[in-house]
Amino acid sequence: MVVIHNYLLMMEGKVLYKKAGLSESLEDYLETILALEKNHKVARVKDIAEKLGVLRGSVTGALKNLAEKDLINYEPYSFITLTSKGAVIAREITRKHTIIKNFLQNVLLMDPKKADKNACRMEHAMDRAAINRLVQFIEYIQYCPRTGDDWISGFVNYYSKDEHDRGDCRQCIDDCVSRYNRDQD
Amino acid sequence: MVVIHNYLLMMEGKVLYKKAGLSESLEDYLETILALEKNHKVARVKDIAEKLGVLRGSVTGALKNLAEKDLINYEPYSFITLTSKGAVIAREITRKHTIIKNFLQNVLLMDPKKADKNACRMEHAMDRAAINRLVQFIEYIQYCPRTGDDWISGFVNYYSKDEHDRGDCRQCIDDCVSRYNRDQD
DNA sequence: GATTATTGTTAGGTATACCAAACAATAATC
DNA sequence: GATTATTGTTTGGTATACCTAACAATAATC
Repeated sequence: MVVIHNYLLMMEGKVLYKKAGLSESLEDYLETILALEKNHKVARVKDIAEKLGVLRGSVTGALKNLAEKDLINYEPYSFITLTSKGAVIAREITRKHTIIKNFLQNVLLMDPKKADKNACRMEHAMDRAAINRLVQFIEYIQYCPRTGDDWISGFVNYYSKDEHDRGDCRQCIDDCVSRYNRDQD
Repeated sequence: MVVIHNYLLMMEGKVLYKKAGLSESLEDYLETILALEKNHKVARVKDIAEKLGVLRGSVTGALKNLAEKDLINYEPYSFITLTSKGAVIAREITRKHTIIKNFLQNVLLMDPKKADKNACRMEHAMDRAAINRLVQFIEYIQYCPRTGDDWISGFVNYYSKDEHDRGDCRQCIDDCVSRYNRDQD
């Protein structure tokens, strides 16, 4: 009998295949370890705890879990590094974080701190398809001569002014066209 | 001594103030109950369980929790409705879901199912500031004569073609300008 | 209205993820 | 190199959020 479970695919009590990926919590640990490796060559329990806002005891537990999954190299009282498998995941999450933060900060024009906090949570919620599409969308804004950076700047003007005072579209379009003509030379 | 906790602000062991909002799980229950109320006037344990992919027993537990927080009207074996407090939260989450799905589907042009699944998770990750800014951004695309629906359509052309065959920008800009001139009459 | 089916609840158990506080190992300082 | 930090680990406990499976209440059918 094959039972489809929320998390596992089982047959006669044996786990055949783990469906779900890592928990948000473990993803955060990997991301943090990667960041610490970059700054200090190696990650320490104390620094991980501080970055994640948990106590050192909680970190030890999480590290054992990650080591069991072969995502980090961990021996008690020793330094912590990512395995190649762990590094792949850590980089993927970091990439998501960077892309989302970039979108929130430079396209939606949110303030950097709020952008970062939202990105922290959103990075676990968006799958690869969504992230990749977001990357392409940001590229499209940059690439398309009808948009680009000055179009994004116009967004401030749009949302900060009232409905009946949103600037001169005629002027804006003319500027856009002349800029395009100039860039084609 | 005042201890700042992840979830609670405590003084001498007493909870002064609950910082965090609802868990993602409880938010999902509220959202589901609202949807069922709309379709069937009332929500039933069985339907909630089906929609959320959990067993009926799990639902009963969650309902007790929500009732304690005064977010639903719940008596054993009776029908379930949202309190006004619960309805406010449920509508807020549903609004987030709708906005995010709309963005993923109609701006990033993801397929509807994937858009919905991502929205399901993202709705818990984005705060009000981020959602509101996203709404304004979508409005801006619609409002600005340099963008609008035909600009979004151009996105398909951008991401589905290779780098050296991305259509005629000159033609596209000219069309954009004439459309603007026509609409001004 | 008794029987059967469906729906809802309860009880006991698992896994995650944290905390607090005692304890152990390593590092720093005298 | 003994003493004193600092850092890391362990233990026991809490809360969430599920599960399974037995049981109870309500609804549907004969």
